[in-house]
Amino acid sequence: MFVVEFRTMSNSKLYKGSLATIILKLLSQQDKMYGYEITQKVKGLTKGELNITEGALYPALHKLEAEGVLEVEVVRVDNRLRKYYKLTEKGEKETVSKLAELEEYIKNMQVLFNPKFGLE
Amino acid sequence: MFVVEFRTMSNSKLYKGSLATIILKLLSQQDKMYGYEITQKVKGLTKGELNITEGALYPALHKLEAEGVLEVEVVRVDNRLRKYYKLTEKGEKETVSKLAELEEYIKNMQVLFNPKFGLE
DNA sequence: AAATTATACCTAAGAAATTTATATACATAA
DNA sequence: TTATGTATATAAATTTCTTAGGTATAATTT
Repeated sequence: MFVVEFRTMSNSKLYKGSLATIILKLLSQQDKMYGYEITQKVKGLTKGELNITEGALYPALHKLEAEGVLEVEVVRVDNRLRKYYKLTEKGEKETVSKLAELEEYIKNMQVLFNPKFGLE
Repeated sequence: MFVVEFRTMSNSKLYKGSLATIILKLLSQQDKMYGYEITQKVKGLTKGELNITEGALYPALHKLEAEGVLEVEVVRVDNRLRKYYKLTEKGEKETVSKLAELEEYIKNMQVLFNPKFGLE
């Protein structure tokens, strides 16, 4: 009998620091999403390799909301609450800058790992 | 007059969790390196964009050593101490697995950010 | 000659992000 | 009716890093 439980966001530490970037990018593609939907979307796209935990997700969403990057709309569906998040105007700018940072990060990791790129 | 000081590892949070991977990869290319050399190498390759702080580096090196991933050789050069670090056998295996994790990370970020890759 | 910068190591307090664990509540399937 | 799925939340602990010191010698600048 196997009990395979993924409680962590991922076995790799590399995802540390990229949660906000992931949330913003998904919301730039999807107009509005609720927390649970985000976890399922990420799990699906990464074939189960990246599981965002609630303990990480909800505080992150609250923080982005407090910063004015996201705004919330509470909806009652099937007698249960859903909090839909969407980008504010500030959030759209933030997304652009987060994407640029991700590109910089990947570029820098490439020159570190494949030093030929660094010499021109 | 401009005082441009980069004290942080980077302005982006994405580097969180990737320090060990960077150290291991550099040591897999270079046989042995000392701490200060690592900071300068990284600064040079990334054209100053990534500055590893000592407060992050030294604890990380000590941890990797304690885990048996790195081994140390203390050398006196110009009446100053240098601690050369190199990969152990375990460290070489760790490096391979860290590299695989980095590839997975980048792959997963690509499918999250460019959803077309995720649909086959 | 003195002051600054570079080389070279170190640690400790605090911040930030995440893990781990727990809690609530309704819906659906076994 | 028990477990799983949907949906939210928080609190304690851990990890990683930032910030801010500290020590010491060598080399360079003023």
